[in-house]
Amino acid sequence: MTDLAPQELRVLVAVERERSFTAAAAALGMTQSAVSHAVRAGERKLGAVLFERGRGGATPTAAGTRVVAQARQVLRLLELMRAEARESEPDRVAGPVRIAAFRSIAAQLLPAVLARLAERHPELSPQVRIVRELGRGTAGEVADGHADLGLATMDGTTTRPGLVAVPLFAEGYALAHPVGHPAPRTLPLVDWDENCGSYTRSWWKQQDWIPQATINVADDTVVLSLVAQGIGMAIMPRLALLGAPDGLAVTDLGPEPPSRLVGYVSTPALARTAAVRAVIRELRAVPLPVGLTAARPAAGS
Amino acid sequence: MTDLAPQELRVLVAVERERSFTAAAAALGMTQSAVSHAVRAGERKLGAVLFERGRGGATPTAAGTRVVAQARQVLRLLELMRAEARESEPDRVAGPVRIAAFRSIAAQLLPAVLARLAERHPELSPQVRIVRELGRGTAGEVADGHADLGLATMDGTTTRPGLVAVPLFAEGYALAHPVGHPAPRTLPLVDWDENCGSYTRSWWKQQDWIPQATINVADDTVVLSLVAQGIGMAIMPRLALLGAPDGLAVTDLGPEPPSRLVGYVSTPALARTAAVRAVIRELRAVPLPVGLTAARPAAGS
DNA sequence: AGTCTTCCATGAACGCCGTTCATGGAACGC
DNA sequence: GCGTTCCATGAACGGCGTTCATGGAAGACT
Repeated sequence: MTDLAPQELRVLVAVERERSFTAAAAALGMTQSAVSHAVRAGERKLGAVLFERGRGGATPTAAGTRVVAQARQVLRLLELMRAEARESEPDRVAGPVRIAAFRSIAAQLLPAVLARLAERHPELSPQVRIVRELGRGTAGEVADGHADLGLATMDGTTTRPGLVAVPLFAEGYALAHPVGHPAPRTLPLVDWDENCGSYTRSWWKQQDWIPQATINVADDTVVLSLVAQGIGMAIMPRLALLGAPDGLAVTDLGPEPPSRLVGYVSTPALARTAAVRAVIRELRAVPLPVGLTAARPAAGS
Repeated sequence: MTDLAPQELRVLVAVERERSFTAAAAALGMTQSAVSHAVRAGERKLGAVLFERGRGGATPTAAGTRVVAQARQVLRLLELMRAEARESEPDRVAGPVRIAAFRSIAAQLLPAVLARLAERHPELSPQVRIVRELGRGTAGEVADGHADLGLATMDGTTTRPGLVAVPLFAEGYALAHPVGHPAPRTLPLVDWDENCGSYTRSWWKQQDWIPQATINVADDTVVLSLVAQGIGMAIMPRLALLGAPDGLAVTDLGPEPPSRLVGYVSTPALARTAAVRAVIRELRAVPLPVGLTAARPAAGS
């Protein structure tokens, strides 16, 4: 293991302070030999000489000085951790019908859904929460009890136990690049963290023109701002490209572009409530924006 | 010994993330039993219950959440220590720098900052994470060890221990409403969750024309979509209104509109690294978008 | 109610690693 | 040359993290 243990950090700090293995050992209640071993182990783990040894004791190298500064910070944080563990604080929760959605579908589909809900169910109080569709995503929000219903992407292979997942739509991907650029595919890639589902990665691996990402950005609107300003190109789902900033152009990705399935996620119990059923009803009934098509019912999940 | 070893810290972080001993074990390549032992050892050492165990897995306690945040920071510092040990040029601006920002500043200011960074420090690899500026916001990301630098709103009264907070800009608010509406102030209010800082609430209470919110929305771009489609009006910070959708108009809020301070947040240790210093330098140097003005240096926080 | 599955808990065994003990090499002073 | 002080190194030992095996609790399903 390459991490230094807290005791090893203490040894380094003491040697730097005392300028002597022997004195450090005495200060720590250890033997000189143990200190020598510990320093050696630290140097091996970090791959650098931390102290110059001499007749007069030990002098920290430049690297040793920097490492010891960090070591002091770590030890202080470990101290704070003990203090934090002993404090106690309360918690909280609440909400009528809580919807978790990723940004582009919230911006492009949800307004129409909310309008219909307000018209048909004026006493319903929807709360919308935007979540990045990465890792646990909106399904995680539902699983964690933060949302009653999640609008999620689904790749048809991973079904989370205890949750209901129903695909509703399909959404394709396109290339975003600066307007008028003669060869957008030569630009650096501005990569978006949510481009990591199985539905994009397999297609991605077959494209030899896609360079290594130079900038990683977590938010799709920031990706689009960067692209519109000429920083690079990006491969994005179509909903995210609606209402894109000036300076940004969109082109197709060829005859078989990647696409992703989008649907809703809830728990069996919550999916039976009137509020959640009303939201689902409107999701099925609402006119779809450009970029979304109704998913085939035989998708089988 | 009462200090948690790095591997024990990793176990705590993984359990908090996965909400399951079994899943954390799989993620770390360990057995569930080892995870159980490690969590138990950690709890014993710290003298607190860090996770509530249940049928559905493990939920962090309040103390557990705080401890895990510190654990992430420790692990990050140990990582930096390895880098510092090998670095022959400690002031070289290279490697990852993790920036947390709220959406509108990320979209409107960060592209220019990232462009300058790419030009001056091509070996720097910025990672941007969008976080809602609500509750703990971007400062929470820094405190939790998820980010090296946060672009945050600051109200000048709450200083978080262990963090450095420096105001840089001031941002005013405006009224957003559907284009051509004869009396926008009579529309229902589409409230935005982030409109709850002390800098807006005191002004808010003096405005007798603002109705009770009928829709609460978490994401500002969704608020703007709803407003553009005639659902209601909204009171929003000016950066959020840049690049707004068609159908949306912006009017002033009178002679003394509310405004908020925006600046950077980091930890003392991270703020000294070359990468973070480079980002801060560019934040100060970059031309400001409409809606942002440089904050007065005598703001005193 | 009974059975199965999934969750975390616990004890014994084992191997790794930090520390001590013993010893040695190098440099310096007398 | 001898003594002292410095850090280095190897063997032995005990503590500790991890695995294996097993068990209890809770929930779902029949």
